[in-house]
Amino acid sequence: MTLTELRYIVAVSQKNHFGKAAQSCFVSQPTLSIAIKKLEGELGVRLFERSSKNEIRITEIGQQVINQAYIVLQEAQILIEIAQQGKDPLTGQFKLGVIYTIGPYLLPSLIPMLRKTVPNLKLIIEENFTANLFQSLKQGALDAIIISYPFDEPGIETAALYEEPFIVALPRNHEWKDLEQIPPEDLASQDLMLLGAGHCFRDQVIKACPDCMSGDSELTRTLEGGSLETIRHMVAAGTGITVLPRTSIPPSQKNESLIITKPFAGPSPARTVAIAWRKHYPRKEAIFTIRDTIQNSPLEGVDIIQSVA
Amino acid sequence: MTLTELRYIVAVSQKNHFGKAAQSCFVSQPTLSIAIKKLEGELGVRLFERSSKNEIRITEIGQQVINQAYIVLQEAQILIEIAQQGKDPLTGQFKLGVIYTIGPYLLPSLIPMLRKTVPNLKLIIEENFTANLFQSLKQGALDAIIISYPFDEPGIETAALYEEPFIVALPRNHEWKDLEQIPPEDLASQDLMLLGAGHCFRDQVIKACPDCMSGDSELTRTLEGGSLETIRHMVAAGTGITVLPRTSIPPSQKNESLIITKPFAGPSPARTVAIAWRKHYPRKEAIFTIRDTIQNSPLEGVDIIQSVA
DNA sequence: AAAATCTATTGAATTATTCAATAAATTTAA
DNA sequence: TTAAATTTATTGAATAATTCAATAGATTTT
Repeated sequence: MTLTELRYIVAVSQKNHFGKAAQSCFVSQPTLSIAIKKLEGELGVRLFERSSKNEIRITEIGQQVINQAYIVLQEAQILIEIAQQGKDPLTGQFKLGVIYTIGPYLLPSLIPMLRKTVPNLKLIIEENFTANLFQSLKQGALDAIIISYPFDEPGIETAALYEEPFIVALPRNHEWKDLEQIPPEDLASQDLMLLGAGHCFRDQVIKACPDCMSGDSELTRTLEGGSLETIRHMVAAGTGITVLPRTSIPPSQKNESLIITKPFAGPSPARTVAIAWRKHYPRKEAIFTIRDTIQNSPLEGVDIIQSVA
Repeated sequence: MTLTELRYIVAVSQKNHFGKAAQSCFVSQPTLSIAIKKLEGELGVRLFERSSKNEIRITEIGQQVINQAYIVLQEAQILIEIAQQGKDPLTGQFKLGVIYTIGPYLLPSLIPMLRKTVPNLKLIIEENFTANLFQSLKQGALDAIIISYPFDEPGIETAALYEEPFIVALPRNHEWKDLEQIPPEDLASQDLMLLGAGHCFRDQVIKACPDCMSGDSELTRTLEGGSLETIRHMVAAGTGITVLPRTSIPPSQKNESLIITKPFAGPSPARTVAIAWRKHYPRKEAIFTIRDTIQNSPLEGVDIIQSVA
């Protein structure tokens, strides 16, 4: 039994004539006759009572079969329509993972822009650690993730989005308040507050200034479960200093009353933010759209890394 | 799109593995791969995200398509089951037409016998004149009709069932009450009551005894819309005599108090009762079953005409 | 680096499908 | 009653689709 055969019997039931039915199916009359004969043989029932010259007659069981054939063809049509609707890679759910230290600063500008340019893309956001996002991406629970380099996993492709420098954040009355730049190695002498393990940003800061955590102070351990925002508030309260990614510093806060931000001296420590996806992910266009949207968003103080493709 | 292709994508979604899915469909892996590739091309969407080594992943739209594929296949299965159920020609509706002068005498024994031997055959009976039954048969509104010869129409086949003699019915105090047999030509001298035009039995009686209606009495015209039963009651009331088909005379009534029945003298006038159907009617087995059942039913005083087949 | 595991591709063989031509059956018209 | 007309079935050749074994290509695991 094939869908074509079902189309043939429906046509015959509509035209009451093999020849006309064949015409309406754009095949020759023998083609249709043979196909129906084959189907009748397969089903083991006679669907039509043929009588030369006169019109054909649908048997009782034939009518039942044809009614069901309508249903089958209708459901097949619905399948095609479902596929039709899903044809556009910029339509449907898109599950985007973002690490904790990027999400709060990137998403507020990204989401409205995407809603505008690709309104049919239903974004679902998950914020988490790189490791967890990667697992979800690998398993297919996420379509793409925004993380920070280094990130190199088999079966996963990435595209760099931008490089953002690290910035030192001080209380306004800090001893360094009048310096232009801070040499990374000087951080070791201060009460430096960092995020807990799991945040890649923590590791990147430590890598930029290896001695800074020599003390592994009580203070830092206390912040294990915290966020950059918590740390920022503690800096404002004068508890210590910290290092922040550039995008976490809002324009208005650059020289805000309670916190002063200073660039690093020399070649600034920085992180490269990237988007990652499974190599064989079929809706690459959606990913590239997100990439392009991010690279066209008004991120201050970062270097957009134009993709080579 | 073919049902086979839909079976393939359902198999892949179940096995999460092209090779195993191919096995479960009893085809080679390339066959399945190519078929799915073709379907994906036709639908314009990628249904599966392949990644060598690792298991395959169903895309969002792929899952929707596969869900619909399940429905299509399920409806196709129902179609097969419908056909399966209708395979038996002795199952389902069977619309049987019978002429007025046979129905009341044949059906009371026929219907219970058929209910017993072919319980799945849902008999639907229509009583009418030969001409109307023939029209319905030709148009397909009836599956078979039981009529009386002569009956020869293009595209219609018949099988003789039995021959029944005609019998004279008299009031018990009639002048002929002590005769053994009645010569047909003697009827002309009596008040003979017959059915109205349209009943073939009327024509057959007139043919057997051409002079009997020479008077075309008021009495007979009055019976235009009547039935054999009405006439029988009038005979009992002494209004006149009539001719009845043998099967219309119940055993108990043969020498009933109010009516006396007498055979015709010489070669008795008789009618041949037959069953007729469209030449290409596909459920001949049902017709032959009805034919055989009638021929095995306890009809008194008739000659069963065994079919040659 | 080699082995193992998948899916994709290739090319040849098989199988289905298709159509033009025509047969067969039946009805209508002459 | 024969001839023409109409309709479905059959035939045979051409085309198209499907199938599989072999193998390539890609990736992961050992």
